[in-house]
Amino acid sequence: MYEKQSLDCPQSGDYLTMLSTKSPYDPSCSSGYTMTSMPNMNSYGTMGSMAMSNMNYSPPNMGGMPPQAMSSMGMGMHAASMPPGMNSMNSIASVNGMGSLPPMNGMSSPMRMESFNRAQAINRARDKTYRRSYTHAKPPYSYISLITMAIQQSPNKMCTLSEIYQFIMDLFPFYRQNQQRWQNSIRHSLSFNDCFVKVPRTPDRPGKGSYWALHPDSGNMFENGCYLRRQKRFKCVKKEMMRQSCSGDDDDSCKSPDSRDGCSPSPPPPPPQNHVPSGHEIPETKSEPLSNEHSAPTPVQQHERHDMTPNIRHMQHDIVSQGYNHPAGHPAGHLNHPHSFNHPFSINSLITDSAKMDMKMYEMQGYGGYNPHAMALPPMSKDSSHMPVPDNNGYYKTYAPHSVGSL
DNA sequence: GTATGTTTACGTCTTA
DNA sequence: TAAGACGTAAACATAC
Repeated sequence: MYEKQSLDCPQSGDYLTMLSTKSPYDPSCSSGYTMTSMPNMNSYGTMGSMAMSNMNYSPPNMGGMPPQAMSSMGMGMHAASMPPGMNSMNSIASVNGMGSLPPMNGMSSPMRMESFNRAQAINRARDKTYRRSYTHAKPPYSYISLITMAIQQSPNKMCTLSEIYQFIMDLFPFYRQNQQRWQNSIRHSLSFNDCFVKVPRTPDRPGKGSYWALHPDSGNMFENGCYLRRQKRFKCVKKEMMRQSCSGDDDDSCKSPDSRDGCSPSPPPPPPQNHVPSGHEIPETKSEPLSNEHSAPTPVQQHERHDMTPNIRHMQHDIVSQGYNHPAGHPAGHLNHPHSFNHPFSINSLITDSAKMDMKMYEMQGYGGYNPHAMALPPMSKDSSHMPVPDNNGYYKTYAPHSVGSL
């Protein structure tokens, strides 16, 4: 099974090929960037905003991605949508003057030079070894991240399965091939992960399949800053208990999830906040419209809310208002919410920062290939013995899932 | 018939 | 080393 997958597996280098190739759009990038001073590599959020905040480049073709999606995701440029040969890192460095950034925390000059030399060696190795099209490189995002992006970019924070498919394919050309394989994984992820909830269609919007939304409490799924491998899977505790209790009997309680209470991305579960059904499905009933004084609903949202159950509307309210209830009408209250979506590595940030960060991290950390955990590396240590050591090919030994590039 | 959704199983890799 | 996260395959059920 996996032998077959490895045949067309680009593993590492495809993204890096793109990164290490001179950009035709940025004539200033020929010399690349200097690593003589770098910000703390763990300050991803900071790095992202520092390095990318001034990026106004708009690629001529975003792979069919609607402008709305681009703006809502904060993606001025993304690797998968860049023209072949686009050197995002060099462009970023040039535009933002990366060379003058504050020194890396605790990193001595010899260490910086060592890193620089290592990076140079790696770049040379890359140039020699990898020249494949970026379209074959698997984006450094888990399916959960991709689904989250798709949902987040949608106006209603809800997507149908086909919309999720389309979003991913539009954004990442890699996923335009072997659709059966990854789409099965997408469906599996949606069903398996409690962080995704199924919202039934309203009668006035018939069609196939339900809408999928993010569980309102899933906002800090990526609080550890790793967009690819969460330290803790979001679990609805109550649902989990139901699964266990249902495994042995056919108790009625198994059939009617009634609250999202007990759902938490990480223990301990948060105190009850809303009353939204746990599990994937939200029952449909009629009730009064819900006013939302915090965010002016779009026509679509207004349409959606009409004829919507309290729970659905409540959930949608939560979702639209970034995944939680505003405390006492305080529009900015979510900034202090423990599950705030505005956490630097929250789902919001996943969308606004991750796409900016991924290429940069690969390049700057000198990883020789797709490394989904590059973003979750421990802080740089003063002790060089803790530094990753490249292998004989100049590549660092890092985790590269078997599935990388296997589609 | 096809798309969608659920569930199970298994492999790889990371982390505690 | 066990547990957990993730990816993949596959079987099956259901809805359109």
